[in-house]
Amino acid sequence: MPTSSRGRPRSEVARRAILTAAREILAEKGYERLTIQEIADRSGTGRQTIYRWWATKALIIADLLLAGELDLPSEAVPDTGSLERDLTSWLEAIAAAMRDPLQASITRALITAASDDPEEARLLYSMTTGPVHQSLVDRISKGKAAGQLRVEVDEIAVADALIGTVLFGALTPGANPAAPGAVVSALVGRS
Amino acid sequence: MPTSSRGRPRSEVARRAILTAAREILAEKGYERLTIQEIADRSGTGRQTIYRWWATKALIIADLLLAGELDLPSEAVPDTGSLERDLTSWLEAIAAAMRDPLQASITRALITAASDDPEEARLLYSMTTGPVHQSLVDRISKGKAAGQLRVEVDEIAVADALIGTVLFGALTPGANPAAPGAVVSALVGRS
Amino acid sequence: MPTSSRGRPRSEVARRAILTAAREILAEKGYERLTIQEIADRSGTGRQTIYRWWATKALIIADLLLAGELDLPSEAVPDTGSLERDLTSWLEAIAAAMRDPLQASITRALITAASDDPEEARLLYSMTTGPVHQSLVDRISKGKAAGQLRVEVDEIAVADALIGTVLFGALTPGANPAAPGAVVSALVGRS
Amino acid sequence: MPTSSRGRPRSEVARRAILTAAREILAEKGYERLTIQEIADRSGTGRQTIYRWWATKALIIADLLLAGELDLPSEAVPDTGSLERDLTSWLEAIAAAMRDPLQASITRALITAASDDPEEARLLYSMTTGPVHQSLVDRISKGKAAGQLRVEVDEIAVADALIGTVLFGALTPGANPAAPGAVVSALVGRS
DNA sequence: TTTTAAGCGAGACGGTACGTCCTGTCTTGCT
DNA sequence: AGCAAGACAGGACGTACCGTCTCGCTTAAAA
Repeated sequence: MPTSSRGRPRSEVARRAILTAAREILAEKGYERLTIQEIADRSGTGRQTIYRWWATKALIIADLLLAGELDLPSEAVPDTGSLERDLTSWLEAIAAAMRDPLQASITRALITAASDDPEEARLLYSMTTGPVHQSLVDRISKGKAAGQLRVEVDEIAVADALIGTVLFGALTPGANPAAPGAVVSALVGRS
Repeated sequence: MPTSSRGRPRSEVARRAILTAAREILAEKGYERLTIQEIADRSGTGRQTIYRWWATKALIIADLLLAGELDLPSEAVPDTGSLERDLTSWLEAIAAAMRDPLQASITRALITAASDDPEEARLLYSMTTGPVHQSLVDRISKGKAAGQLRVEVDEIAVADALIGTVLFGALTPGANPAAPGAVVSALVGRS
Repeated sequence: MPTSSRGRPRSEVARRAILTAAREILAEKGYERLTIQEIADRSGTGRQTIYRWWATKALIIADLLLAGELDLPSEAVPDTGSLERDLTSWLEAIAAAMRDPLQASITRALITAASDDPEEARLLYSMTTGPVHQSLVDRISKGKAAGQLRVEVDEIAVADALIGTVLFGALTPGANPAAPGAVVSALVGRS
Repeated sequence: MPTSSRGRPRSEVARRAILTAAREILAEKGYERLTIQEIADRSGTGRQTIYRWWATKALIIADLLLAGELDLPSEAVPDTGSLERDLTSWLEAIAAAMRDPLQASITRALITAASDDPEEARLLYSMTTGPVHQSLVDRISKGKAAGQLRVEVDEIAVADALIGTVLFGALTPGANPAAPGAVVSALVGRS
């Protein structure tokens, strides 16, 4: 517990400068080439100030997400009535976002951080992919209840496959991925 | 072409020692904590010997794959006649392999390497995921020709979703993924 | 000018440890075998700490001289009235000092540093031999004024020859050098 | 002893190429920056060929001297009848030679080699300075016998001082040394 | 008001890994 | 047996960051 509030309060200016610098470097160079040193240099803060508030690079990223400084491709899942159309819209929105090099870079950086350490993976999942996954499950369940999905189909399986498709696309630059519509159609198409 | 054969020939012993050491460290610590220094130390070789043959860490991994020193979860896609049963078998085999911590660690290491640099991603994709993807597409196409898949479904989309599901599982440790059967059923189930 | 006093102050302990280690290695192994690596190892400091304060090995030696950690054979020139007796005393003192292997080793190390690079030669000359040379010139001039030297004899020439004799002795181990008295007698003897 | 003469004879071409390359590098960069690697590269020979015939860098230098590839400032001591005039001529010739940067560089390189290791010092002394010293002693003795030197003056002391003066000059670039005539006059002047 | 305590920038500390260069040795095929 | 070529283990180089530490200087609540 932060018992006392004596002493100089934390500088909001420094905090913002650090997060902004981290975001820039992350986008420019990726997670591995993101160094505390450079964050401090760019943000005009001391290295110790960073270590005081964040134990690891991953926690800075986490804060970046919380602060909304990182526009993640985590578009809300629409609900217009048609499950197939809604999921297609969502996947298309994600795909469009990923065409922005900055978005793609940040996404890859997050994958790097997650793949490098299961602990960070859990943290980042709970802040990024987790909620999106839940939204998808909810939307699919609703569609299933409305009879827009074959009854035996598992909504979690569909959500996993959708997000997995996004990950696959992010990790295979230059490859020729299937169209969003085709993926959704395969997953929830009626026949 | 191997132009000259003059000079001392490359030491197969050193080559194997380096690859073996790299494999061990990769499994133990992951891609980021894999250092050339430690590979040299563990393998009893000189650092220069590593740099002479591999320009980057990723290329060592690539050789590891080529040498079969890395048992990747890239099981062959079976062909027993039933598309749904075959894909389920394949996905179950992968899932089983990933339950081995060493397998999972190596897989995450490859994802780290790929996510860190698009160039390495391309290289590793062509050596690992690419061929698997192609096998899947082939098997699905065959099943489609045999009328075991709804006609409008894109085989590439299905392959993307299947591999994506594996990636998603690898990146979300502790999460509760959908069963292989459920995923395949969602993708290629008849109704 | 010491601009800022911000930041952690330079560690005097580290500075001394580095200079001491350098002095030991210099005496043991000579200038060429003196490595930054070993200085760091012996002194228990980081290599970077050395590079932070000294750009080259020669500058460490220079500091060693300034700090008096190096007892150079640069005895003060006595002044008892008799020029010939004083110069002989001085040369004998130097010769005696050079009989100490450590002294001889350090002297040879300085010669190595100087002969290896004119820039370092200038630096080291200004800190070591230069002042001694000046003292000699002064003493000789005084003796000349007192009529203890043939009038046409150049005091600089005598000083050059005296120091040169010392250098020659240092560079010819095992040789049978002339006695100090004989050298001085040749240089400033009257008849 | 080179007992057998079976097998391929030593390549004179390689030997010359190595010595020439060594001489060039020595003059350009000095003794410390002279590497076996570069000698081999420049001479178009293999590194092993160098190691086969010379155990150390210093021995290459020694061969260089023997081969006359190194024009040392070791002019013959003239004998025209006047000791003072002859020694002055000799010292002037040396000084003139040292004004050639290449000469000076090679001389400094030899001093580096000698000061770095007493063993090399002995070797090089016996090949370079030793004979010169002997010539000086002989010439001075002859002059002394002819009554051109104060009787009590030691010829070895004079030779030491003369050569020492040369060394001193070589090690103090930029300094303003005494004129050759002044040095000789101080040493052997009559009054 | 003074303390007093914490945050801040700066920057030095002991370390580790980097990628390069050179060492001295070794092992080829050719001469 | 010598040669050029070139790989080998080893080790120092100088650089970049790491995570920690210690300065002088704010800054604001508590005394």
